[in-house]
Amino acid sequence: MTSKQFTSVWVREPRQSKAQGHGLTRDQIVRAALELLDAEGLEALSMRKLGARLGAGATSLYWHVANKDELLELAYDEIWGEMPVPDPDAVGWKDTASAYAHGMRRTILSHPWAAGLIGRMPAIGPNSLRAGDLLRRALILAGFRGMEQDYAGSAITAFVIGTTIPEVAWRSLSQEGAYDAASMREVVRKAASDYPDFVARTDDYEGRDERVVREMNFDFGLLCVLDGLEKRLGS
Amino acid sequence: MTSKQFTSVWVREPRQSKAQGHGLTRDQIVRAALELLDAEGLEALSMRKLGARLGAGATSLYWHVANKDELLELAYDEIWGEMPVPDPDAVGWKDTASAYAHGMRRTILSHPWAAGLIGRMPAIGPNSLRAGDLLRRALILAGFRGMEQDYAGSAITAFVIGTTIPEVAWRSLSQEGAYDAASMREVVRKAASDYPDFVARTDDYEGRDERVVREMNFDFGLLCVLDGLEKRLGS
DNA sequence: ACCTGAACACCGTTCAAGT
DNA sequence: ACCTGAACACCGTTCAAGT
Repeated sequence: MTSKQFTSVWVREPRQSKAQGHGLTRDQIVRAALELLDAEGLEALSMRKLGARLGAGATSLYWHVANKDELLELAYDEIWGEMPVPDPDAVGWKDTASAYAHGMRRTILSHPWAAGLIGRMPAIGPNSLRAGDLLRRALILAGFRGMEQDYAGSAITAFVIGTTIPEVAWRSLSQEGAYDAASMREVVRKAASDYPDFVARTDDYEGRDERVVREMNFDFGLLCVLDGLEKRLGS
Repeated sequence: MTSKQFTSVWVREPRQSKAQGHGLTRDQIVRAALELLDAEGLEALSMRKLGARLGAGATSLYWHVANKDELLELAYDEIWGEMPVPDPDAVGWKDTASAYAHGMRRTILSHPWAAGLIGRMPAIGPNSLRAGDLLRRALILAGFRGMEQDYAGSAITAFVIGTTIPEVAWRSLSQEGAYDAASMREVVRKAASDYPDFVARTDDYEGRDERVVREMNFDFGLLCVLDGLEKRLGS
């Protein structure tokens, strides 16, 4: 049991910044990292590349952030600043939860690299906490208390990330010219030739607008989760 | 649009094996990879380490598998052979879906490295397809048709992976001595000091058996999803 | 206070060469 | 048919040294 001390950027004091005009800033580094992540994805982010982008050596970054993971923690929290902020008391718990779910999906789709970070690091940055607090208030308004409050929030969040992670993965493969969509379908068809029902279901997507289908898929599932939650309130 | 041809192990003929006593086999490589993955996790698997484990050079593996991703595809499909196989006609659609969900969670918890692969590669190996077919049959039995059949399956699967991915992540951090559980709680408490409700909820976990809580969390959410699906059948 | 370059211990993959 | 070693183009991180 040689358990290491757990740590996070959010509990360490950042290095004193003298805010001089020249030189690097932690903010600057995080912004550049976000640009690189949005443009090229999670795997493309390396300390060397990031340093080069900032006109500095890779190792210069280590004075401002402890390591790559902490840098990712900072970048990861940043995107949750884009979440919507409805007023639960005004729109009700269901619409608030729905706005939360849709906002979460939209945020991940806008920053696909974030999908690879979910769960890998605790979401305890200021923006993540604010978003989580909104959901919590909605569920309290609904009437959930104690453990059930957590379970309800977990169900909603789980549905969103469980839907969105594969969605992002599929997009990154099939879209943006990485792979030919037709050849992907062909591969699936060939591999699943023993399951004609599955292939038939796959063929049914041909010609449909994928974005619309994904949207309907999301709405359908979210409705199920929220209806199921509502039913539990009654009992 | 320089779209590459998409491919997968499951549509390539494996190399001829003469089944001589000596030398490497693809099966052997996959088995050794599974051992390494189960023992040390996804990040610990390198072609060099795997080669060494088999008493061969890292580059010898490349005659049997095209690359590391294809090797992971093979290993990933292997674990879905552990899924339960209830008879939908005997136990009904809801129990089948429930067994599917619990089996999926159990499989991922048994092979935590699999969590990092979900969505990263299409699940079109024989075991994955068989498992998917079971869920499909259950949903047809329930009465779902066409697109709704896909949406329903997606909702269930999304809930499972969305619940289990963070669960695995938390385990890998807090368990097995990697990090001290108390210090993790302390970090969360400190980072979230602006949200007393959140901290209070966290404190509520102290002293409880984590496995039991996780189980209840899962059952609660699954019930919601299934109830929500049932409701949609009525309309 | 901040940045640098060299160095360490790794990666996946290609490929000509061996048996 | 199968395996090898050298080589290429990368990684994250440490650390003594500079200014």
